[in-house]
Amino acid sequence: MRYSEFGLTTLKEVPAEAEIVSHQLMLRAGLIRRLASGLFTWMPLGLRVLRRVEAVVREEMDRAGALELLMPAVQPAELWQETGRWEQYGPLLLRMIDRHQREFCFGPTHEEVITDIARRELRSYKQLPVNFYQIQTKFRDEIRPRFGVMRSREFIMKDAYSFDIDAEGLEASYQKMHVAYTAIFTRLGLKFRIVWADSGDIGGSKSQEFHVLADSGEDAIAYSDADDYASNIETAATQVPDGDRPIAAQELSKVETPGARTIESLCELLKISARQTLKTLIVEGTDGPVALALRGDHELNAVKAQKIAGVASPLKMADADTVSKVTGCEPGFAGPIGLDIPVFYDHATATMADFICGANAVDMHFTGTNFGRDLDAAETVDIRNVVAGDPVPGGKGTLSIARGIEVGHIFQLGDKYSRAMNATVQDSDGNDRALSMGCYGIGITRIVAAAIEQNHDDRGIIWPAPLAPFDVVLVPINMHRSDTVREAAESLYQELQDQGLEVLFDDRDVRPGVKFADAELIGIPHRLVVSERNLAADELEYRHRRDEDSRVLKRDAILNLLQKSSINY
RNA sequence: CGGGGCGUAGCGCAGCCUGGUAGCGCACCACAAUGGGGUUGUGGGGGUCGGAGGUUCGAAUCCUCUCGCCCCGACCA
Repeated sequence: MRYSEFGLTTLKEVPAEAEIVSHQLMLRAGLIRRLASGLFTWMPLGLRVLRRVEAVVREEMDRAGALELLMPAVQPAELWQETGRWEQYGPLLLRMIDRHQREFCFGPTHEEVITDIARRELRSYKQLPVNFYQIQTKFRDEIRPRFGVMRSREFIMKDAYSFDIDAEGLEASYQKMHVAYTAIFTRLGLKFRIVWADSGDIGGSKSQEFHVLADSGEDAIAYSDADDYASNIETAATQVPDGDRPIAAQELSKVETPGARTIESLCELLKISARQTLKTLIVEGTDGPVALALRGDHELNAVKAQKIAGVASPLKMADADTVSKVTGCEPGFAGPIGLDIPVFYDHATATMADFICGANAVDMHFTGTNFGRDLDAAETVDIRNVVAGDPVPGGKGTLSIARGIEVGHIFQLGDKYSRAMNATVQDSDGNDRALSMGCYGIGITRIVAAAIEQNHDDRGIIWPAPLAPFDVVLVPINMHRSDTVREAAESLYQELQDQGLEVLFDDRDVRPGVKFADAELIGIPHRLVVSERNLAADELEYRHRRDEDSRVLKRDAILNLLQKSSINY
């Protein structure tokens, strides 16, 4: 591709809308342009990268025996009503009405459609196992699209759905995808981690996420420093702490704490550590409001809390009126003593003694609170986020916390959808059995952003070889004044292409500095500089995007170096 | 949706408080010089100041409404 014919415009300045580095670089390098909130056009350069991601995903899915198909992006409401998700999915689902007043949605995922296919096509266990996949545009009307294509509303996803006769079959299909996903992210040159996860709205039991590690990641991952345990913080379990509860040493006493509505201000006022406090959160329950009590320095984990019997799911904080009604005071001073609603205590409270908590009275807290004496010592539950240093659940060592970008997710759905939609096949005994399903997603568009988060420097993007929009950038110096350079560059351009390489030939009549800067911004792995001074000795200058300095090599040596088969780094 | 902020040339911004002929840098076009790290000079094109209504002799500026976007919280590939 000749640069002069490629229509690429790069930006020197950072657009104000871009906050994280991948978004900034994607805009600056001309990969994407924004149309509206959460909607992006993939420009020619960006599309090349996208196609390369898709190619790797396709190859590995095909290798794993999955069958590609393409389902409609628009789906009829009836299908979603069968599984109850038409109501459940809420405003995330973009709904529309056709000219006949029929309701449709723009698919955010395709369990219903594929299950409909399965129920029509699959009759016998002999047709199993089967795994269908597609690479397709999805739409989720996200509450807050942000970070460019990282969390956009429209995005491209590879989604796959496996069908088996029973749980063992599902487990095998699931493991195949586990292997395929590992191969995909490895090939893409990404540093990733596989973590245990919550299956969320999609439903099902076993579920793992593939996270690209990056500080800008939206998810927190807890991992062991001693074994291979890793989990999304949403599901990482905490344990009842070892040891007995210390004996009460202080008397219960009510103290004035004017304006101390937060743990932070309370600690500042009383000159204490948050570990010595107990916070009481009033949330909606299945049968009236309930309270959740945590150590002051701990964070509530909504995913865990909403699974507790009696707590409303999804978790919702009680409004101020409800808080006033149950505590008899304004929000900010709630405490378990004298509270007339169910209270769920976090495990970590099991070893707390002589702690400070709200007194259910404005500007008042209790100090020296103790279980057994001031409060009933209750059973504890797991409702907090793990923190660095917590013991590894069921494993060795302690947990560390890292941030990750979720690029893949595999689930064992079981028969949730097949039952709801009556998708059955006959087993070898002639009995109808609900299909055992798995579903497997990869965020194609998000991978591009994640790769940049992990591979860039202050000059721009550094593409891992399999993702690069071009393999080589050819930079002639003063080509428009030197026939020698022009001829050499043109013939090199042809030869490199003949070797099967994707070459970006920077034939613009601009100063070398401009070409270098653009080449580095758009992150092409291999750079060849053609100049009069090196040509005289039949030499060229070569530099990999990751190299500190360039090397001057004989022309033949470079052509040899850039064999299609050997440039995968 | 709640809270905060911003809409002025393709991009980044100033001007608004205190109303009086719409500016700067980058990018773009032309010419010249330069010619291995975003070079320099001269000239030029490009704006219904997000939109509507109001106040005023006069509105980018003040008022009301509205639309869009960004950031902080609850969602997910």
